[in-house]
Amino acid sequence: MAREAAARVLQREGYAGAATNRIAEVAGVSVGTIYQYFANKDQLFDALIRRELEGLLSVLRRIVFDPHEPIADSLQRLLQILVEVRPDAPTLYRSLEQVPNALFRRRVAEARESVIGWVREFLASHRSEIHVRDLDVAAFVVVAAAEGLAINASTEFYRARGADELATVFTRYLTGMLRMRRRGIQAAISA
Amino acid sequence: MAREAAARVLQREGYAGAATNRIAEVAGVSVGTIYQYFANKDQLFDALIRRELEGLLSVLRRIVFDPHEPIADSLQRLLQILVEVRPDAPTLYRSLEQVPNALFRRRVAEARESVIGWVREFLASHRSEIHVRDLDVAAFVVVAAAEGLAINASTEFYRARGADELATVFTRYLTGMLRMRRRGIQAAISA
Amino acid sequence: MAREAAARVLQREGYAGAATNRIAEVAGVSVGTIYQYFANKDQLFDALIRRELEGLLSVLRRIVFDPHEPIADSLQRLLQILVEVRPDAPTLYRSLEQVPNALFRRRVAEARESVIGWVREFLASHRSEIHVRDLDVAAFVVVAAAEGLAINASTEFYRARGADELATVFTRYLTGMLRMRRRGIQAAISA
Amino acid sequence: MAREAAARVLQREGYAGAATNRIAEVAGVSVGTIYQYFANKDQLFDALIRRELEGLLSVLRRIVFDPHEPIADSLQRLLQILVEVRPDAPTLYRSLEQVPNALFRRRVAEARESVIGWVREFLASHRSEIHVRDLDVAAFVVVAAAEGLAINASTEFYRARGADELATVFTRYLTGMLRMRRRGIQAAISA
DNA sequence: GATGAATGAGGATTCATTCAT
DNA sequence: AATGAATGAATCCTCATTCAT
Repeated sequence: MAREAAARVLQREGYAGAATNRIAEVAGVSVGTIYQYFANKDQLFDALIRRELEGLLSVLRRIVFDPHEPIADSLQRLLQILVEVRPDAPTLYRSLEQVPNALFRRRVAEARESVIGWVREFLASHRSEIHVRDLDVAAFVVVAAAEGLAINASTEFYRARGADELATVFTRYLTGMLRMRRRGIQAAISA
Repeated sequence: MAREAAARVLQREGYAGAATNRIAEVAGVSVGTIYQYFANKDQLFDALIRRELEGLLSVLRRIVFDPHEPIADSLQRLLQILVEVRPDAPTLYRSLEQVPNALFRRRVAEARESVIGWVREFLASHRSEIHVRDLDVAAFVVVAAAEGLAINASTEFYRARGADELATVFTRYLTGMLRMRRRGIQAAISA
Repeated sequence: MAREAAARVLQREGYAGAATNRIAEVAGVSVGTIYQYFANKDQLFDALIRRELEGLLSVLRRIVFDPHEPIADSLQRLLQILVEVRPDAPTLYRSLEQVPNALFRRRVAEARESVIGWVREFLASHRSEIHVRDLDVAAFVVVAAAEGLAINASTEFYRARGADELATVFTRYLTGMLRMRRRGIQAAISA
Repeated sequence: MAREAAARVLQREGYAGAATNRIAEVAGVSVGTIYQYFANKDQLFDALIRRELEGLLSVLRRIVFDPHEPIADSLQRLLQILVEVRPDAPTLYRSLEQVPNALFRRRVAEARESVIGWVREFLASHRSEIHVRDLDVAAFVVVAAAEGLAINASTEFYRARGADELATVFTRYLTGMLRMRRRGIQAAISA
């Protein structure tokens, strides 16, 4: 399909190389066919972006909204998802940034707002365990930091470690608990 | 100068609107003049990127390397710099991402590596106060999260609060100090 | 086709006037179409040159290699071909010289070498009738002189006479036969 | 001087590389200075062409018009001049052909006409020794052939031999004498 | 529905020429 | 006289889009 071909070309050759003819070639169809499904190039890329964000959001939605999970685990999973469940997301995201279509930035901003909203709700549902002054700021900071990690995770070789560490960072921050240390303390106690 | 005009056009109209003739117009010169100073469009944008990163790095360098400052203050300042000293950096950065020149990504990656290196050195110089297993991972996570914040700060109205909060987050993470530490530990022990 | 249009424009308006848009216009197509068949302007002109030389060489090849024809007739035909079979060749050739592409000069040089080679073979196959010291030099001189004639023939109104005369010149030179031989020799002897 | 610089650049880098700025650079002056002496680029190249042709013509004029010299020697000298006296003439001539200025072709045509005229006069002044039907055709053929040789002489390694041989060719043709053979006959006689 | 040749507006780049210093 | 930075028209080439088959 044209969307997949567009994504593939975009990642491999950048937006500069993503000419409609090249995309058609990779998709194994002719340019004309692409125009039978998409009004124009911008629409094609918007479809690609929407699908990508939708996939990501649906995964994130499920995790963040599970109220039965301990907060530390939820955070850990959230971060891991962002860097591991969609291993090509960072690359694709970076490639998508080259798309000169203003729609792209709006779509990503909207998606980010959604995630921030969910994280805020998630934090609110754990209100008693959480010790931060402002939930809005906290949610924003968590998502912004996670995005920073997600963007850089692909090029950094210890990306799994990054997710793990950031989870610890935010667990401590939010709960005031030191998971790492706690374990150490439990070990000392159980010893 | 052309660099400034390029930055201006880029932010206002995106890379798609940043035709050399348009840049020349905004710069108040003719296209020919631009080509007297820059070999081609890519070089012009590379110059813009280098200048921008250089400015940022020179500021960051000074902060991070001051060993007499308490770690919490250094972190606070680092984050504040990233979101405040160059208020248009996020916008510009987002616009620059549209530049199809692969050089841009290399430049930013290099700059990021530099910053990670400095942060690592900074952490090392505070080794006794810091309780993390891996300085490399810690430095990477700090920089990645900061970048996430920097990128999103411009569109968020409480960006000062974000920097402040992220500083707190990392101070706690790095020094293992908690406002609520005792309670948290006691809770863990009593559990 | 673009090649013909290019040739036409080149002859009428010189290389300076042979802009791709002008060629497209004369060809009755759009610039884009030309670029669907030729990678760039140089390739278009190279194609034109190759076709032209190929046509010329194929004609020359057939003549020069007929061993059953008397040497005088072969020469006559060779020269006549060069100035008559392709009446616009001189003009086109002169126009082509303006093509700044270095390839043109190489192509013509190669073609010339081919012709020199064939003439040399032709002379060798008539070795017994020919009285010259060095076949290589002879072949070179014949071809160089013929080229000089071909280049100038178009602007000179008695070009047929030129070919005729040059054929006589070389027949005498090569075979050592002279209309006035006896007188000449007698004169020489009597001198 | 700009003229020399233009000639140098033209030969080394072709007309495509002969930008006014490049010529100025090679001449060791600024573009402005060139425009103080030449109205425009065409005029500069026309001056170059005129000077070059003038130099060649003045040499040719002297040779061709010496009535005391034997015809064979005059011819030999004429040809030798064309390929040897100005060893860079062929290269320069080839380079000049790229000049898109229509004036160039007119100048060369005029020069050629002059030479043909002188050769005709020269032949006429040797009328009694010469056995050709039409002096005009003969003069044209001689000059055209000589030009062909001159053009190719530079790239051919046996260019001296070419001039020598062409002189023989035309001496035989014009006088009906076989210089080479004559010698052979004399040798036979004297033996 | 699919094709892909043709289109032509748009954009990067060059270079002859000018003119204030 | 000389300079050389600035000019901008002209040119090559690309690529999103169309439409006849």
